[in-house]
Amino acid sequence: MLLTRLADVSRDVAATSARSRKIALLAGLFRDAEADDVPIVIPYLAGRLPQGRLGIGWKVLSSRVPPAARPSLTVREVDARLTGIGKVAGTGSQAERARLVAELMGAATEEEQRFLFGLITGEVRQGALDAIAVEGLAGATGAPPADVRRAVMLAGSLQAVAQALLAEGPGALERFRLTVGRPILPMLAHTASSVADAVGRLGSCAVEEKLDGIRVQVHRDGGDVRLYTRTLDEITDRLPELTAAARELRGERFVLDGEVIAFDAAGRPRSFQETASRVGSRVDVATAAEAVPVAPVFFDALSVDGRDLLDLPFTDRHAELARLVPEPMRVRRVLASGPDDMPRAEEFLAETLRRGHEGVVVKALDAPYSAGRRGASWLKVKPVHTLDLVVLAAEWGHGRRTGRLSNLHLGARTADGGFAMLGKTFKGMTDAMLTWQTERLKELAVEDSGHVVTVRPELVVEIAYDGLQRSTRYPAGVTLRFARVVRYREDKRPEDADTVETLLAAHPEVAP
DNA sequence: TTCCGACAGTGGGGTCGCAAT
DNA sequence: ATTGCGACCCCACTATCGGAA
Repeated sequence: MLLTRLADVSRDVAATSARSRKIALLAGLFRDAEADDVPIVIPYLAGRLPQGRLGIGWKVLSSRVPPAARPSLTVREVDARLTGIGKVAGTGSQAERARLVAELMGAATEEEQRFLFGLITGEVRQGALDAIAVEGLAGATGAPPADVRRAVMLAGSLQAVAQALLAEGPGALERFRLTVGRPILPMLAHTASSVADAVGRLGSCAVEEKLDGIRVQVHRDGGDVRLYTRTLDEITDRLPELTAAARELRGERFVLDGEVIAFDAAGRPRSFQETASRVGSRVDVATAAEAVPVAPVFFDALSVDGRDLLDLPFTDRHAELARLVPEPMRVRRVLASGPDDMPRAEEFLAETLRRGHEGVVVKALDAPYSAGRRGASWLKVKPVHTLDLVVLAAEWGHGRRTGRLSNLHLGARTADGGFAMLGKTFKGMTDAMLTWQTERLKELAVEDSGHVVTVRPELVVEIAYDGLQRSTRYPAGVTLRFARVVRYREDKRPEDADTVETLLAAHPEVAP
């Protein structure tokens, strides 16, 4: 396939907001693609390079090269050239790298140059990622969209399914079944505002503790155990304790879903940062494991003894889980069916928080496992804190926020009458708020670096956040986790804002 | 006709580990 | 030795489209 075709489609997809039109455009593209183009076309459409980092900076890219008059590049040739450039980057020959980039750009038409520039700088945004591509693929091959979607979830990869579909047609979908040893995309949860809200929406449900660790999918086939993260990266070698734990379980062949987390000597969960650091360590695993041992806590069974459990109701899957996994290695839970059980569910949340955990996940008992989807049958509930903070600065936004001040720098009052920055947020703003805050902050501006606009600290904003965490970046030694704007408080003056002192007092376990 | 589920976009902080300085 | 940066971890929220109700 020619690059010009891909560049044109990408431009047209970006230009329309109608999903149906995006799907039709992608279907047309896939009809013209060969199976061998797929490993390149799929990442390119998502704005990703299969090679990952290339070592090409803005400096190299922004030197203008006269475009070719006629398109000649194929996607496979582009991919091969970029692979070559990546190799040169590894040897550190900057001049050679620049020469190869110029050569590639010189072979590209103006439209193709634009596409390649966006691809390499990571700025391809066309409003179509995997979900739209799945629909397009279904349209191109005549396969039912639901079947393609399911195959992608079970394969854990759009690319593999696309390649098989284009090479063999819809019959190829048969091959994509849940297989022990091959990870599938995990089911995700929506957010509910309270336990009452969640139970009210779901009816008969389980209320389970939500642990603040790393999601893990455990596959065991006899003595062979493999561990995968939420994005299906294999982390088997990093967590020998989990491999050992999986071998201790009663079943010989299974796929379980759970969380890996580090506990302290008293059995309380360690901070997310400590668990993440441990799970992220790859070099000296033995030392890391000794310093911060981790344990698995399971909450679902996807396959047991060769039986695919995905379509069974949660009640049945949990029964299988309970058969295989002893209590301490299972998430704690209570059942609830309606208003009468609400006090028990509320008390369970309170107790879970006292035990140091994040919150609860409320799960419908009759729901199947919706791999790869943010199903409405899992609802997480976490306590939300709020603060009144002062806007210290704001950053110019990107994409659809270009020309508006978007990312706010947030400060709390300090004892000496100044402000300490606690973090940033771009979340929670409506378009109307973005417009309003851009005007208001421009009035308060004292300096514009082109990226950050510093303002007089006068505007008070109410911020919601999930908790405090340690920070080496910010002066108070802490930062807000998942900060988002609730509303502006024009009725408050900066001297009414919260102080670092009261914030630390509210989270004594994190205070430095 | 209205409602609501699913998506994409817009980025946040921390951590590890590699490459460049 | 430091610093910069990508790739993953965790993640909230709004706007929009289009099918469901």
